[in-house]
Amino acid sequence: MRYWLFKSEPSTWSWDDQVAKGAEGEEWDGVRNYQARNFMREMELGDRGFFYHSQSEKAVVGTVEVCAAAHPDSTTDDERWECVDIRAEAPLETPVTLAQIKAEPNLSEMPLVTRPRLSVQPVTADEWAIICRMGGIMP
DNA sequence: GCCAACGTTGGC
DNA sequence: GCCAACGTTGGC
Repeated sequence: MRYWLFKSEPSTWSWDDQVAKGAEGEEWDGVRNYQARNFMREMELGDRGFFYHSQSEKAVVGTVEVCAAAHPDSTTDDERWECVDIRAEAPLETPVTLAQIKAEPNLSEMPLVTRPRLSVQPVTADEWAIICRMGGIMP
């Protein structure tokens, strides 16, 4: 089981939108970046991830679970693009902001900090535990 | 709203 | 296969 981070602009697709999809989940479509796509191809059912709001909020706001392995992205006929489905798991008690993450030395290696434009990225087990603790939830 | 960074595209 | 142009992302 691995951990990931999914980034979204809340004005386009927010945590609330994700929660509204319930247990069925929703495909994480629209990714047009090879590295992000490759990470999605590596994902397995039951993998977990953080849901991150970019733009004005810039914070991890909840956790999600991968509920469908990589499949063609329904928003394009271009067969290069694939995506997984994810469903909302739980909100963080308190969102963990990008500023907090940057201020924590043990999180300084995260792509969120070093590669800000990568929209789907891996998270280590240590990073997962640290951010869960900062967010007030059990890992 | 601006701008820097970076990924992708397309011409050669 | 290289590189310039362009578009997009995301932090500030």
